[in-house]
Amino acid sequence: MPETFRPKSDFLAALYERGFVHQCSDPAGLDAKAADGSLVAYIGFDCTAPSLHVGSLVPIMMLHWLQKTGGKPIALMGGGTTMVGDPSGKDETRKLLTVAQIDANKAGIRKVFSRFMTFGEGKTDAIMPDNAEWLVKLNYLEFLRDVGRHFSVNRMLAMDSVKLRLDRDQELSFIEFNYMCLQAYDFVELHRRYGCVLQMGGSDQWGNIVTGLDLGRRLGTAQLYALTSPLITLASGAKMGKTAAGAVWLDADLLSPYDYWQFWRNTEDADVGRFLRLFTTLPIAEIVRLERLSGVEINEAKKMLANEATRLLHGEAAAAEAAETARRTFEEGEAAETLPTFETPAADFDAGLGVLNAFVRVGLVASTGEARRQIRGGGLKVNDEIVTDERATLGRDALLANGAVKLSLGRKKHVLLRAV
RNA sequence: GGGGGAGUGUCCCGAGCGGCAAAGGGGGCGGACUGUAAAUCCGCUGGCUAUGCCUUCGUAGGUUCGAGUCCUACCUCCCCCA
Repeated sequence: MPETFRPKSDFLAALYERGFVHQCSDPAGLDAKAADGSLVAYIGFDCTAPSLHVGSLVPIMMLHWLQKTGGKPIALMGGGTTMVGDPSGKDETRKLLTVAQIDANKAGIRKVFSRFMTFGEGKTDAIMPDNAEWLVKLNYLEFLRDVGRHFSVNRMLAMDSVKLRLDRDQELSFIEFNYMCLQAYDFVELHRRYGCVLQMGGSDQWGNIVTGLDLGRRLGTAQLYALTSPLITLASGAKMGKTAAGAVWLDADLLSPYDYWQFWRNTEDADVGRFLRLFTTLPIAEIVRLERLSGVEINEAKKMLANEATRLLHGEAAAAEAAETARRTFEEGEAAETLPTFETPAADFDAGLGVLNAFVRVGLVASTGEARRQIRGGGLKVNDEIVTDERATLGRDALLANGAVKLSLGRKKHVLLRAV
């Protein structure tokens, strides 16, 4: 938190002390606005994927804190803007999605929000409009005359998102060039409809958001504010949330609560404190205590992080189960019943199931070829025994007391294959 | 419209005299060391019913015993001139 600025409002105080603030157009002005307890703010979410992933958690948490400190969050679905595609931070043109894809994605994304905030009709209840509501029916000529005339192409060309493409001689289509105009218009529209005065987003959204402030001023809205969060990277420099296994999805169908818990449990030491602030709601004093742990002890902090983050997203029961599964798997070394489980007909075991295919079937490896390679590298285990023979088969005698075999890839990935 | 250049292992970047399942790097995965961490070191990084077979170098043809490599057409992207 900057020495020169001590927020008086609970909202900004929370955001600053937890590390959510990268840039803010007018901290003092916004603070005053937030302090009187009527702050309405929005964040837009594109519908480009079937679910949100951890990267979106930062903005979601900002809305969470907004509501918790007496404000009204608006989670804007980008059903309309996704039809256009945001060029910000992208060095290539986005593929245009069909309306059907967008709708399907939107449905998947919606689910997550209710876990982080309360929706309803009340003063501080969150709402979730879709900008398709007003963007789809915009009349091109009217839009140009009423809104378009306020945009300076000179200034748009100077924006980072545009300049980057131009400097690199990379194509920037007209449709993408329009994106920021639509987003700016969203902001004004949300101000008119809901009295929204603050737009938040990732740091790559700064230009788009400020364009909205500017448009608001020209169209005579009240003072609008912009606030962006830093891009969250790992201490080791990598982008967060992108593993080879794919994105860390927030949808339980795409990434199980157990795997989600594991994702947080494996946080790098140097990131623990920062992540506890950003991704849990633990009191700062508690976080300070946890992040001071060193050596082996910091694992306690990581478990806390995993528990809290999983609890927020998937609920108390799922978090407790994931924690227990992890404890039994890693600390007791047993095959917990609650490990991710796959089923196969018992007859397969009677006939003798090839190890190679067994590992492919549960998705631990992508092909029998990869299975062979992993065996050569000593990476596969059946019931905790390293597999040495590619041609080994699993018979009924491989089944443990619980009627399943435990298959492992490396030390961390374990699943059960159950005979049914 | 004219001239020049480029598209390589479906993660990315990038070498590639006509014998190539194709150098190297990043990333990723696995192993060792640890604490389910980081750093470091080592191995692997097309598919299969596997001592062999099949499919890969923008697309489609052609030359050749043999084509990522040569020829033709087409597609896409970039640069220069108009």
